[in-house]
Amino acid sequence: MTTAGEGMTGSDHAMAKPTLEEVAARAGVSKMTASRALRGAADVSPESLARVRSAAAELGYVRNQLALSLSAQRTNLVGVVVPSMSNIVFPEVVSGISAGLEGSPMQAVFGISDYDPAREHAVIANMLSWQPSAMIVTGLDQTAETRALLAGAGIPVVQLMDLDGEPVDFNVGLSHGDAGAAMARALLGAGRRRFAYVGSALDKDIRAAKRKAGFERMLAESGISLVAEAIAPDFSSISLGKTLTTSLIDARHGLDCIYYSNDDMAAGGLFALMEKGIDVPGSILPAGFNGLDFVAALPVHIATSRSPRRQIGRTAADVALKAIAGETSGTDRIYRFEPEVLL
Amino acid sequence: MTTAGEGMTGSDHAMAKPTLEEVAARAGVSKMTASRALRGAADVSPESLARVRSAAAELGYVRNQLALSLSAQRTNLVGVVVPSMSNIVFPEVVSGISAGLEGSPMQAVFGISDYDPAREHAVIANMLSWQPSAMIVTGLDQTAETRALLAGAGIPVVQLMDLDGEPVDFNVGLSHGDAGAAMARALLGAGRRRFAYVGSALDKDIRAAKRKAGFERMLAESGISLVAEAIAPDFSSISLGKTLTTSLIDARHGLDCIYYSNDDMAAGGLFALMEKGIDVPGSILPAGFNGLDFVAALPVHIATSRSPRRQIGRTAADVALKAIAGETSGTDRIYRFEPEVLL
DNA sequence: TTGAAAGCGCTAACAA
DNA sequence: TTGTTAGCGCTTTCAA
Repeated sequence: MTTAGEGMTGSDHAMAKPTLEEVAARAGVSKMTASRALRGAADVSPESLARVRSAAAELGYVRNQLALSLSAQRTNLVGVVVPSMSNIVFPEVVSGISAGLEGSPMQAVFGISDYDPAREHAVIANMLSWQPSAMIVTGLDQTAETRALLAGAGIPVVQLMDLDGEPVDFNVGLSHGDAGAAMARALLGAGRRRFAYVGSALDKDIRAAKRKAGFERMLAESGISLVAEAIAPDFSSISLGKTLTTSLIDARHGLDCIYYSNDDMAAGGLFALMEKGIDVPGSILPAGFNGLDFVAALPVHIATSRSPRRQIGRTAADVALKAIAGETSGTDRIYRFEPEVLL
Repeated sequence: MTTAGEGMTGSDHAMAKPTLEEVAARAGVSKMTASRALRGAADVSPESLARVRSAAAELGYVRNQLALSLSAQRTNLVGVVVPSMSNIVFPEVVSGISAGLEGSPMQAVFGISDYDPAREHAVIANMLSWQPSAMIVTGLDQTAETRALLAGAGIPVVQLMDLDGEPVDFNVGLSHGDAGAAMARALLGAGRRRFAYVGSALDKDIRAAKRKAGFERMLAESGISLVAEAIAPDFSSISLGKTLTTSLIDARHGLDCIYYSNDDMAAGGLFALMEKGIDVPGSILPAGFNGLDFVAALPVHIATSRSPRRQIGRTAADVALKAIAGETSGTDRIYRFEPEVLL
């Protein structure tokens, strides 16, 4: 065995890890035979296979992906960049991607951009240096520089969530403009006429801004415009929705509907209305976006539109896998999901 | 330039990426000078620096971390494994880790175990093959095999969230047994006497099971035991909390308090109670765990205990960074956070 | 079925 | 300040 380590904290952090060469030596075969035996082995004799396997087990051999990937000139990495982990939406997308990659040799590597274009660029540049086999990024609104980086990487790029724009390669998601418009149409159809909008950080959350624009466009077609709006610079949260709604109500605009940037905000809004003793949905109907699971459990129902987040993640993973395998016809580049409006 | 690619989907996925050697050639210096210039350079003449930089920019050079890490015998990777991304708790931890690593050269790589020990083993084994500089994993209850893998990896291991057990190296979190006991003590102090428990997937969510055990232990000290319990095999959710609570209420146990496995379940429970017209907290007080932000916004308050999730993540990142840098005295291995009970 | 040689792209160590 | 040599641990290619 190797010489003993110097007794660092807890376990020994200095022990050299066994290499393939040592495994081979112990098994009495060459490096190559050991290499072949250790990965599903095509042409290896049963004896060699058994000996290599037990040698590896005895030594606690862990293969070095760095060396493997460098040598093989390809990695099993898929880079994934999402803007945030502070609300359940992107974790669900990530979960879908993770599930979609399962069963394949590909492994996801995640990064968070915090809705900051500069940080997104840094995160993506960093990931690309690991030579991933594909990239999955959120949205279509990267900076020109970031876009060039992705386009020049020579790997398939999947852009998630947003369909309102031109993708680098592949695009999986929904049109947020259409989603906003569809919600407006449904609410108008339900007889609502006096609308307010409550949102947050629209400069950062571009997709929420696109929904708002679609919403207002559709209202305009009926000659209606927003009666009021409350927009905070902070990120969305239930508490923020509650606060903004409370002050909006206090201003007595005679509203009959409030469109929120998402379900979290809308739930907060609902709680504010409940505390004020306002009849929901009789007097005012809050409407959100995402179709989060908890909306169905709320004591009073609000309107929302369902975005199939896990499925978008799964699809993105599938698309990436197909593209890596070179199985793309060149026509199927856009995967459109329709948000389902729930009143 | 290279020969044109074959017009694949969108961008050209066949273009060879420029290497350091090509950058050096273009700049008219050696590989080594280029290498030194590209990473903050100690001793490189200003001219060389400028020429290498512009050559790299012109070529769109992206450095190959695979080669770099293999050659340098170290990576800037920190492996992170969490059980789930389906509720906001672990995304927040992940967010904290990500923030804690910012500013350092280290980069987090995330994996999801789905609360499955076999999958956790596979995910960790996979990560270790990338030769991370540290590992951050959730909980203390890995299988013996997984634990051996971590202990033998020769890198610092930080175990997150749970303090009830023996860590491999470092431990950052809270005692869930104590948290359950503290909540029981607080509820008893508030005069509650007839308790039910509502939970889910306790075989998988070991920390929830530890809270329940601590809770019951404290009740027992006052000669009290649970009047009823409802435990489903599914994972926790607001809807599940609502469903289980509804059936529990229908059984008329004369409860005055329900302890839930977490805040999601408790919020669902609250909604069930509200729909039944039961006075909260007058008749029945629901109590959860986590101290999620939305609890404060609920129309009626429930009890909870706050677990500092982001801070645990940040601390874990700090501990990992210090350990990587070799700045651990060997005594500061446990970082204990106290859950704050909020009635 | 097995092995030897070459090399993936980079950095460490040394020399100039 | 710069360059040369060797080699990280593995796979690819080719030969046996």
